[in-house]
Amino acid sequence: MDKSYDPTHVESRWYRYWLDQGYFTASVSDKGEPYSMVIPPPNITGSLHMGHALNNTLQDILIRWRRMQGCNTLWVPGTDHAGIATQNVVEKQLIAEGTSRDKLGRDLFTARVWEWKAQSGGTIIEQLKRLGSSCDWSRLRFTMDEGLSKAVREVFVRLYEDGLIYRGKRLINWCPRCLTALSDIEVEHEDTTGKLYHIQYPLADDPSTHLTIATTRPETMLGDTAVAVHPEDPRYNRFIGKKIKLPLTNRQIPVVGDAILVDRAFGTVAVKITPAHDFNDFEAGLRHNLARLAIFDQHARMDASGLRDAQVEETLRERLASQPTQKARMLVVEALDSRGLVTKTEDHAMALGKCYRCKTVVEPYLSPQWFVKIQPLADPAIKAVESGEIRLIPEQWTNNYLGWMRDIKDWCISRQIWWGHRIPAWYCKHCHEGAITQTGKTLAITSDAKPIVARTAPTHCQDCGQHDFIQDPDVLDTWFSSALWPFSTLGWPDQTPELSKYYPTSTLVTGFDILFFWVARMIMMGLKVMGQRPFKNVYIHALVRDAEGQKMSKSKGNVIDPLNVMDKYGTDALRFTLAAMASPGRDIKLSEDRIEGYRNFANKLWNAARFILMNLERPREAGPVSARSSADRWILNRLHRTIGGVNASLEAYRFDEAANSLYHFIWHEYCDWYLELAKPALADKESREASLTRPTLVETFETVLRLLHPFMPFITEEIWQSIPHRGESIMVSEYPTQNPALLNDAIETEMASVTSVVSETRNIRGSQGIAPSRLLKVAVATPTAAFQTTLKTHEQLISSLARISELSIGMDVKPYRNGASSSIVFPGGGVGAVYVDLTGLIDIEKETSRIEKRVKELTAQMDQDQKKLSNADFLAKVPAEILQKTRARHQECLLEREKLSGELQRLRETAEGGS
RNA sequence: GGGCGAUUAGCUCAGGGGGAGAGCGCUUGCUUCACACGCAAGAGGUCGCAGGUUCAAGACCUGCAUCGCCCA
Repeated sequence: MDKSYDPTHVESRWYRYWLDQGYFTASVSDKGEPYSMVIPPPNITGSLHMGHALNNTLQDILIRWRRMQGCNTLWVPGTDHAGIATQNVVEKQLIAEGTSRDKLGRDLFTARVWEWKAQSGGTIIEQLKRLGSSCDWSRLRFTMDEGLSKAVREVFVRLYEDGLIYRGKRLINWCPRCLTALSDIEVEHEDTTGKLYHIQYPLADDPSTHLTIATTRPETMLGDTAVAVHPEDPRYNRFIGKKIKLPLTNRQIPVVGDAILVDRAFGTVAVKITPAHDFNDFEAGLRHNLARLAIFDQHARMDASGLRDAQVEETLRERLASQPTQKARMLVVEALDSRGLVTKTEDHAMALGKCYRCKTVVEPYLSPQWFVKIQPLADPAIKAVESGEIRLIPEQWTNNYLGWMRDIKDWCISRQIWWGHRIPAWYCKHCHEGAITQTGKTLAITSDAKPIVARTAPTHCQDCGQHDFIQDPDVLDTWFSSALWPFSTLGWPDQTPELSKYYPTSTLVTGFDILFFWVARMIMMGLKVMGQRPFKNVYIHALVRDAEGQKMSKSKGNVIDPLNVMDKYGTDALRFTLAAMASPGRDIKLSEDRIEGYRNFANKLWNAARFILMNLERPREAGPVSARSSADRWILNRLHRTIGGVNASLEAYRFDEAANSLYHFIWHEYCDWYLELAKPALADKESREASLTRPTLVETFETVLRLLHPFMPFITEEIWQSIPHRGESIMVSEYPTQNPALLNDAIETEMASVTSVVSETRNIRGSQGIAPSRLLKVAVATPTAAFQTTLKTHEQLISSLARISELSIGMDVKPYRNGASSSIVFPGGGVGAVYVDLTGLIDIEKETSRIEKRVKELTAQMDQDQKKLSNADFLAKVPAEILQKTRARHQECLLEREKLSGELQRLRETAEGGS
């Protein structure tokens, strides 16, 4: 074995082996409790980032753990087609080639996207393999696979038939760059400073009287169809029912009273209403039965025919036509200003909605769209979480989820793009002659057209008997198909064996950023379509940020690329880092230092293996545990406490706890203490002690490798294969379970007395600056005969670990005249001391200050306890256990301080006498 | 504006009523026969602030401050 661990070749070799052996492949006929997960499908345009790395590491830990426990495990991988994102990527390519989506037309374009997918869509899958993910790759799914598309059509038709999907002309969020509708949650709100314009609207029958409105979007005033005032505002409610002469137009609009729209605390008293370009105004328009005048086109530019319909003054109309929003705003303000109608312009904090895919400012846009009527789906989804049928972990997300669900709005599911599941709705051309228009390659169908929704294209029109149909041009929101993922990937709508075996899935592991996009919708769809929750537990992890807490982004240049990290430090180090840092409810601030630390951990493990292998060349003689050495029984006890802890932590999704206890056990208990304790016995390879020690040495190590395997799959397999083991791969070996018979309090006490003698001796050595090569003469005073016996049993070990040449142990040993001393609190057994002979070496000043520091600590502790013990309330109310503990501690401190005071006195005498 | 979270060692974070913890960093000493990606020892903390509950508060309650996120 090399002196340090090099993951480079190890990882790919074992991964291939696991694949070849078929360990990842699930079978419905396998024994064991089913344990299933579906991967949150990364989109095909993506490449692996730290979020994926975290997400998949946690899933792989769970699935490897359950697999080793003997569960029938299935982890379904796959990708999603990411409609808008993918279309954008391919469109960019086309533009670079001098062509465009429109020039190609729909069929050629989608063919082109499939081609792109075949070439580049698999990148992220290969990268997930690099992470060690033990997905069942034979079941790789893609949201646009035939089977999944069938599921999408089936669900769409069912929901339509149940009256839960409808088509209508509504105000929706529109991205003028992607040229498609977005759902509410696909809009990101960004705080900015805009301008608030105060504009005077004159009354029609009394132009000298004005109502002043305030708006951040003055250009939309051309589409105003009313002005609202508060009906209870005594100064202005008298205008209700009067007309306004809308500036810059030839229209008159009414003044209405609206208590919802008008916030009396806010700036002005009157509010303009533009139902076609603002969500609140749209609602107000419904309340007051107002006309909707759309004055923008799909590119968010001023629309000539819209301006005409809005009766905008002709000269202005010509200048405005086809102008983008910003320019239009300037022109409108200019025109108003020239008429003295702008009374005030002030800075104003506001939130701007942007497209989550391309960051373009979205526009509320009036257009015919498809919607899911969400309330009937949300109600059971709320109940499922409230009742605990579905558990969100950490629990704090529950409120977030419920809050959103209770206030949910209908879901706009149609997208005006070409890449995605085309909506299974057709229109009879004969019946809808006027309703269907084709401009260039863009097909539009008015909202009053009657769709025929069906699983397959209709053959004849039920109304007119004709055969000529046109399919709805829209595709579905990608999240519509993702919402079906837990059952569509298992073969639904067919009743497959997989579906009955693995649905509902056991756990979903995902980031909080898609709680609403994905998790909430899967719950709704699972309950509706399957009649059963899609998963039992949802583990929600945080975001991975950079060391400064900034979100990683390419533009900031602070991205830590997991692939680079894996190259540099190894996959196991990355995985362990992510697991160790996955504390619930807190973002992960990832720094390379941390990863390096866990790379070192892997190396530590590697070198422990080297040491063990070096010591296995001779026979092993396994006796019953009771006949093993104290060190052996101690480490077995520690091992089984760790096993219990790791399993409990994993049950509770505390990956951080589990990782930390493994780290602590391996490094600070097994390596730091146990291997050192074992060395004397192993020193003589031919000795009986050596052959008796080897079984514990290697069995403990083999067990902890299995315990660690889900976290660090590669190095554990590599080492496991080279030490004595049973079975063909660690990943299909048995996960350790705690054996309570090996837990041993007495051995903990015993070893604690040994290690504290060693530590105190080392402490004195360190503070006196004595080289480790120099052996010491040491005496240990024990408080009881029992501890005297214990320590005498371990004389050899103590001498070896503390580098002592001469050790005496007894209840009445005395300090050395030119020596140092340290008190020792024996667990449950009183106070003793370690005396080190420092003749010719002692630095009295250092020794004095070391002891004085300890005396100070003791005094502080004693003061605290004394205060409690002299408090009548404390004595009366405190539990007996605590009282006893406090008294014991106080007594120990007292004894220890007495000893140290004597020691200080002695040091002073030595100093006087010696100088 | 509503909600959630954070505030503990220089940094990153655990802990959640009874003696302040870890990792990294720092200091000192070490070619101790697995490991310098190491070993040993050590320094370092009015647990954001102010009240309250309690025999006992870093932890529970109330308020405030600062930072972050989500929603309007």
